[in-house]
Amino acid sequence: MAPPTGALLERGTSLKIGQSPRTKCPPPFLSKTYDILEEEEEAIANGQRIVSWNYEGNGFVVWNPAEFSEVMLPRYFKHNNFSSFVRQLNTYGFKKTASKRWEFQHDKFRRGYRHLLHEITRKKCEPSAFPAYLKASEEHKSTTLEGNARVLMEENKNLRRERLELQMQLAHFKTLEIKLLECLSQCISSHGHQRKIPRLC
Amino acid sequence: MAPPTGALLERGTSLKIGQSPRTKCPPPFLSKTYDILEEEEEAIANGQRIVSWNYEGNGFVVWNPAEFSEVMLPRYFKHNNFSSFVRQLNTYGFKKTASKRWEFQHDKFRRGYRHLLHEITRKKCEPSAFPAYLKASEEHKSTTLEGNARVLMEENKNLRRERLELQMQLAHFKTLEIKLLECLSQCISSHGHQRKIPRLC
DNA sequence: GGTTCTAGAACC
DNA sequence: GGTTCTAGAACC
Repeated sequence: MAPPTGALLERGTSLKIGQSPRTKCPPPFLSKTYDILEEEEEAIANGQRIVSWNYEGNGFVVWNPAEFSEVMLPRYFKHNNFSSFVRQLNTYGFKKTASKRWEFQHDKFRRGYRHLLHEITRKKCEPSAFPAYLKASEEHKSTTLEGNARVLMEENKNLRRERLELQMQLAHFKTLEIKLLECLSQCISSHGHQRKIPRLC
Repeated sequence: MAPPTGALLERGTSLKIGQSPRTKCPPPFLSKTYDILEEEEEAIANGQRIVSWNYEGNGFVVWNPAEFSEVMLPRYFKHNNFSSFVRQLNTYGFKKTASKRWEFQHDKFRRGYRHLLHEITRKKCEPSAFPAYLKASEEHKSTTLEGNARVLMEENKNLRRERLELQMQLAHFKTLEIKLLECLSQCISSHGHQRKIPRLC
């Protein structure tokens, strides 16, 4: 992919380290990594390269991790630890794309497309409503965790059934009571009051 | 801690790389790491050290990770990747014990105590019956996962209460029915059959 | 069992 | 949000 026409100008207007971010700017890690590659462009000519954009410009390669860690990292970050750098790349969703080289790629990390950096976000805060431990449990719902819930739901269903049955029986007895009372009422009214009839309620 | 008296002899009898393991021997990773330290002892004198036992002899320090990765690792392992080496150390339960140095320790990894190596085991196969995702869910039971169960249990409790209430009402109506029937029976028997009395059931 | 890539979690 | 230490998981 060819860089846009403003690519050369863009380098001049790139955020420098320590510059206060007046506008919405990408995470420092991304800007700094981009800076490293832009500024290494010149250094490549007169020596063996430490780090550079890959051929396609859609990723980069750390050709010399040792040199990169000792020289480049402390210049841009607060450490000289290559694995910390890799950890950050993973946090932002970069993928290692070659088995024999330290080559990393991200869809939005391309030579000449600094403005795409702000579209790169940390992977951490993605499934906030559905974190990893829930994913894991989701997979095992049917086995362990939902076992209890399943028992409870079963019990629940049975209780509802019992309730319905009881309500139906109750309705039956209420109807029956009405009929009995009617019946009794007729019986009594047609023969007058009887001392032998007990109190009902 | 001073090494045992047999320490010097022990080095001579240590397992060499490629030697066939006739007896139960420690994992290759541990033997090789131990070898590296033993054999580096001599190299330390005539140059800056790359890796060595720590002062106490209860751990070791990789003084120069870059040199260590490029020179030592390929000599003993099938890679030159420092993070792979560290991953193995963690697998076997080593801890990084200094914040500014690549110093690692393990209770059973001590200068002069090669025979302790076979007591070091992989951490991997420990909680097979209770893996991490269950641990995680365990910690969050009370918040999310048991939330559903809590709702179900609450519903359950209410259903039981309703059931009891319905059963009591039902018992009341059954008693009432008996009394009404008795009453009606007396009423009828004392006056003979009446055509006006409707069917009850 | 070893190597690689990535992520979790604690701490800063 | 960055840095560090450690672990999970896939692949070899």
